[in-house]
Amino acid sequence: MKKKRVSLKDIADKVGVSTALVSYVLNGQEKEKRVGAEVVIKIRKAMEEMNYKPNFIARSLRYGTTQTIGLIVTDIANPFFSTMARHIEDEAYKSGYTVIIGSSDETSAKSDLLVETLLNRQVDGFIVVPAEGCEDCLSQIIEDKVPVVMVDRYVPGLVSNHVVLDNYSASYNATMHLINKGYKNIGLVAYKSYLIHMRERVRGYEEAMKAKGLEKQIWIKYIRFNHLKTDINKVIEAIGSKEDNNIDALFFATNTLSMAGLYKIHSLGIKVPDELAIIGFDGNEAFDFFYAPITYVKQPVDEMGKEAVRILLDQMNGSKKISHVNLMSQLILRNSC
Amino acid sequence: MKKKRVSLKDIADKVGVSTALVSYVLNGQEKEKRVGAEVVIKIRKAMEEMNYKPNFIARSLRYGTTQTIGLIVTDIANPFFSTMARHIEDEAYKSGYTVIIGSSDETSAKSDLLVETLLNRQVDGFIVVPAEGCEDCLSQIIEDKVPVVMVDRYVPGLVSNHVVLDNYSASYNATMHLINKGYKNIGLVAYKSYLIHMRERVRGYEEAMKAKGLEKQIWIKYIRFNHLKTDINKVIEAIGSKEDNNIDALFFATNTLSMAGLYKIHSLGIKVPDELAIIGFDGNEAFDFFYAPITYVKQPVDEMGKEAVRILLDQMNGSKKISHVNLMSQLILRNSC
DNA sequence: TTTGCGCATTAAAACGATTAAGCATATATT
DNA sequence: AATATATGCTTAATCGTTTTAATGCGCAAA
Repeated sequence: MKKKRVSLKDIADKVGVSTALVSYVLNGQEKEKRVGAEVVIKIRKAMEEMNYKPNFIARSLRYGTTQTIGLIVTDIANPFFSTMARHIEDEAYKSGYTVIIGSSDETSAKSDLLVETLLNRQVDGFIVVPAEGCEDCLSQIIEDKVPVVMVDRYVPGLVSNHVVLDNYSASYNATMHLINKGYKNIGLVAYKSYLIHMRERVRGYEEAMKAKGLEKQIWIKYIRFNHLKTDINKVIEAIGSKEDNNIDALFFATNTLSMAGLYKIHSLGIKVPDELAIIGFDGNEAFDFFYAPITYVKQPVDEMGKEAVRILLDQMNGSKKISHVNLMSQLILRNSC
Repeated sequence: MKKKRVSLKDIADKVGVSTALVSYVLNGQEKEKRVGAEVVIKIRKAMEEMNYKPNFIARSLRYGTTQTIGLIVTDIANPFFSTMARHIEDEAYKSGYTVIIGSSDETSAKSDLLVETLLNRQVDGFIVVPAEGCEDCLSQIIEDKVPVVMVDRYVPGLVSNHVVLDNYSASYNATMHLINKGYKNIGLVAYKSYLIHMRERVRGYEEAMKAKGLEKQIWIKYIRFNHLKTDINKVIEAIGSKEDNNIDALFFATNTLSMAGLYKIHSLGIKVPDELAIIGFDGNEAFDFFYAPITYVKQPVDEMGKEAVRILLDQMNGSKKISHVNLMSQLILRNSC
């Protein structure tokens, strides 16, 4: 039941000229197109009076471009991604772009659906956190020659842009920190996943252990994404009951893993860091309030978002350059190890 | 540099019919519009082969409707709003709607800008968390007869829909809980704001205090939104140094106030609940890990989001009914009081 | 007088879909 | 045989904008 908005034609009729002139004035081309000085004034006045606002949809159809970016994250309710979304939003709005967000829940089915929906809506480009098995939906974008930048992780085979954390060094450094602190039985809790960011985090941990002659002590638990609580509770319980190899330090490979793990550690009353040292992933207010504030790997989430937008804008402006950006993490030292 | 997508005309040309027939088949009107059986098959086949996807922009221009909802929150990085956004997204996608999100940073200037941007993009409806002084931008929407639902708070004068927490009872009950627990010098920390949700939270506190004969003990500190840390630190410091009236319990009126307050309480080493009892607002993982898990007012954020979408869809389908929904909060009891 | 040029403006096509109206042709009804 | 009805398809307008090509007009140069 919307009221009809004022159109270019309404202005043209009121002033008594063709729509072309109004369009020229609207787009500041009155000089190049030699619109008469008095007519310009009359058109401006009419626009003002009738409160004219151009219709972006019509413009989009004409231009074949919508000034819209599609952002696909795994879950916008996840603070890491909502914070990134905010930075992306700010950076995009600066250049007149609007952002449409969708959550894939880490499934390729939902990713596919989102890609299709957003492609049909003619977004000009994508920023995507690719889910597992998402090669197809991404190649669909790439085949259509729609610019795309992957963030947080990337699909190794695909020739495309990405902005990710240097996950290997992040994990290597965190592990090395634990080793240097004197911990020997250092465990890693990771997601069971072939996604590159996870593999790199695992690799960083392994290489650090090997570098210090601790290959025998390598101990990794893989958590199923859809059974986060069940799986992680088992892991922590085993550690608490000393069944498991006398683990004296744990490194959590993500935000959600850290939180789920800490809940169980807390409820079992395991003493941090005396019984168990901890390093988490991604800053988080909850880390600060844990009785032993949690040491964690901090990602430059603002840079990640902004850089992704910059690269995407570049691509949408026709650049053919493929960018691979690796951002450095920072280990924030606290009391948990 | 996008590859040209297949259009209706391309299909029509390939099959050798007019675009009308293709459109009929596309929209499942082959029966009503009596399209020949063999032609239907040929068109279907061509669509499949050429991987045809309808252009939503063209459709939008024709229909005057974009199947898009504009969501304006104060900050998508705020977990309360990102969680709500997620529920809104899910509910909207179910009905084929896409969501565009914008953050107003609690300023009317940014709200205005967002409303204008989204109106130009012809969104079919709005879900808005109105910022202070946002009467104008909202009335702009309402004048244009674009459906809108306010969430979290509403603008009292405006005749429009809203879905909010029953802030009065939430605050009344929380305060009453503190009183019943035997606390006498109960303080309220609120934002300095004329927004209705804040006024209702203040009123709930005041009425509860009065109801128990504690009107003399009413003690409220108003925090400036843009000076959150400075202002709240002063308040907590004063309490810590006992300068301030022997406050023995604090009720924080929002999410962000609670967190900022807890940081300072933590850093000053004030003992909760022995020296100071606490009730916070909105569930939060950090509340769980505070050494004395924080009692808090839980909002039904999922219901709020979903209900807002339902009402909005109803309005977009032509309903003239004005809905005012008040959702009940729940007081989650923990150790902080 | 014709040609050319600068100036101001318009007509019309285009973007990709939807849809009312119209046009043949074949079949059924009187 | 004349008329009505059903069938299958096309034409063209429409949504609101942009933009190319065309047009008309006055004035100076030839």
